[in-house]
Amino acid sequence: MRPKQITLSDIAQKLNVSTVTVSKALRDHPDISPETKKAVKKISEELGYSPNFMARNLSSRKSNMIGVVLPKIAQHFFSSIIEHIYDFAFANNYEIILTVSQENAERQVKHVQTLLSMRVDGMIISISQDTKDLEIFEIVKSRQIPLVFMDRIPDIDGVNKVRVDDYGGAYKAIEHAIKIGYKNIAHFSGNLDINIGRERLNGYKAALKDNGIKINPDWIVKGDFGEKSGYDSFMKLYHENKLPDLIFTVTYPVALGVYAAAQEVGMRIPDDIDVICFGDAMTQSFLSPPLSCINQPTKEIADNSMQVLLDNIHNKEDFQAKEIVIDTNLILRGTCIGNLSKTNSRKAKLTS
Amino acid sequence: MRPKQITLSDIAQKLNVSTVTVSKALRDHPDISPETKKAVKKISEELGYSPNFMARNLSSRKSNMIGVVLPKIAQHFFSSIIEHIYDFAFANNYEIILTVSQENAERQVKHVQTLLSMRVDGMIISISQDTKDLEIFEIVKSRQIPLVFMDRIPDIDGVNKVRVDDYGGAYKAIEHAIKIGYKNIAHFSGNLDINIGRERLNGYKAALKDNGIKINPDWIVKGDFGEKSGYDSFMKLYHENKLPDLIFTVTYPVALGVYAAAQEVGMRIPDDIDVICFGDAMTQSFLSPPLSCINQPTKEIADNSMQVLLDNIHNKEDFQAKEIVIDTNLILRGTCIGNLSKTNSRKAKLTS
DNA sequence: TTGAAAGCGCTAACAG
DNA sequence: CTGTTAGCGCTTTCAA
Repeated sequence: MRPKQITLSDIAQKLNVSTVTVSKALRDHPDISPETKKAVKKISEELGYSPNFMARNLSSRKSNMIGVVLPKIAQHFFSSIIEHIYDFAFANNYEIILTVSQENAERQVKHVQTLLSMRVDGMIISISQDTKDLEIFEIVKSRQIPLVFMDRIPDIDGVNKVRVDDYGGAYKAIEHAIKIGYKNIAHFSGNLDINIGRERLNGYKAALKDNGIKINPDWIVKGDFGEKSGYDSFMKLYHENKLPDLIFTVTYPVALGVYAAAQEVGMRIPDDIDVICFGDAMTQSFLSPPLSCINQPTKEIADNSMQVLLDNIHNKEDFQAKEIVIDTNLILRGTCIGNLSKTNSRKAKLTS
Repeated sequence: MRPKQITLSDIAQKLNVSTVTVSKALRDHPDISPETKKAVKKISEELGYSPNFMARNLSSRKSNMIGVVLPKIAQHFFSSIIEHIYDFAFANNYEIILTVSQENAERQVKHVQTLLSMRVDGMIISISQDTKDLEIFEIVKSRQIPLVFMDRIPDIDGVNKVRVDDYGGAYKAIEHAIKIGYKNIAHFSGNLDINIGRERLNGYKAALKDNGIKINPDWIVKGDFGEKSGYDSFMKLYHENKLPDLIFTVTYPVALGVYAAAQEVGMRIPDDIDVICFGDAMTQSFLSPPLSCINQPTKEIADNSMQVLLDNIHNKEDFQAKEIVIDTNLILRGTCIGNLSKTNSRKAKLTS
């Protein structure tokens, strides 16, 4: 048998006080005199008391837990986000219940249900790329559980949203590319059902248009947000002999796929084909050449999400849903930095 | 106010049955007739009932939760492990409570205490690199909470352990390196207080010794398991002008640090200096050149850890603590594959 | 096949 | 400052 757990009343008995006194003493309730507190704490230490959160949460009707639903975790963007979320939660005495949908909408639904059953005080969600049905989120909303959508955000009103300026970031990158001389720019665009896919594509289009460059539909290659998608998209254009001079990818993993494909077919980056991506937040890029990108500040995203959520939790009655848009900035490293002459020479070679 | 949560008795009232009946019906207890079950389920759907885990766990005295403590998560090895743990848990109807110590022993202690308070059914732990005090783990053990140490394992008897063959893996790698002609092999060794640091170093030493190569203390550089350590160690040897021909790093991040340092000082891998590392499990290496490594099969590690833990949970009375050692294999990619002649030419250049 | 009684361990509200 | 009473929502006997 599992050894009997020490409870409040065990401590109470030892001291000939009531369980209430012990309960309060342990939580540093001002009701209790310092001496009693000291005595209680001493005994509870000795006995190795460990409060039962289940019981505590049940009777206090709050859980001090925050549920998080992410689509993936073995990926720098999300694992970095989650580390910062943990840091924030830890500093504020909240527990994080992390669930991972693995980009699977059904699983996502189950996870949210579980979090509801756990009676988490709030949720932070980044939706899976195949999310179609939003009913479960409406349920969360109707239960009045504070909710923050982060980065990948569905079309729902009246909930908190924290994201980066996807449109502006994409626009900025393409504008830069044009400035250094690129005209033939493709976009590997990811899933357009998701805001980040849509907005980044829009930013790309707008930047081209505003600079008088015609949009070539062949160069907008739809896929998803993963490595394989980058690889496949590259190979598609390669075999159709339609490769552009520069590829702008919707995420960092997609760019990794491009690197792999380029290597496989013996094309060098950035000499034979150039790349820039949205996302990534590593201080150091270990790719060769180091990949330039539109940076997503993961700490800011995580901190803002947590802050809004906690504000919402502590101030439920009259809380106005917030939308926070975080600025991105272009980080130029070893790609997309103006080696156009080489690119042109490749094209000359190819077409000759 | 938070809207009143639907409870068992709400459903019971609607149907004019007792809460017990509802409770049993919802859990498909054989006591209940099919018709009643159907009716109960129908109503509970309609009402949007969501069982309160707190209450359920409290009264049933089990939580269906497994606590996991990892040192880091924004790192491929751990994030991959955790994804597999989630998969396994999901398939077995367990919830995972993940905590991250950020390589901080104090935080680790707090996390374990929290997991105890949550009354998790079992724990999987990979210890932080600065772990000194093992008391908290002894407490878990004494409470008879099933426990699996994974990968990074402290010296405690009578608990489950799942790890790869660190010694054998290191030995295999060094033996290979010697076979292709290397004699000057350094080891960036990480923290020796932790089993993986110690064992990998031992494997390195043994392989050298068995092949008649003298161990050069200058070439055993202690550090930790992170990128910065790899960078610093490289720079130390570089400035002392003591770089070897090949560096064997204790982890993948340490190798990343080496890549960065080498790039910074303008040395090319593998021509000027060669590298191989322990760990990594990515199907595709995006480094250039692709890094060869001793592979740690994360899925096997995760699955074995979970399986042992569940066995232990379900069979608490007479469970013998298990130690599972998983084989590694050498994955050769673009480094450490026999380009010794070039290395020698570098040395010639350097010393001339 | 169903239900009444009891209790999991804790805290909130109030009274002393 | 301390304690009594009641109950959080559920499950586990055990009796009907």
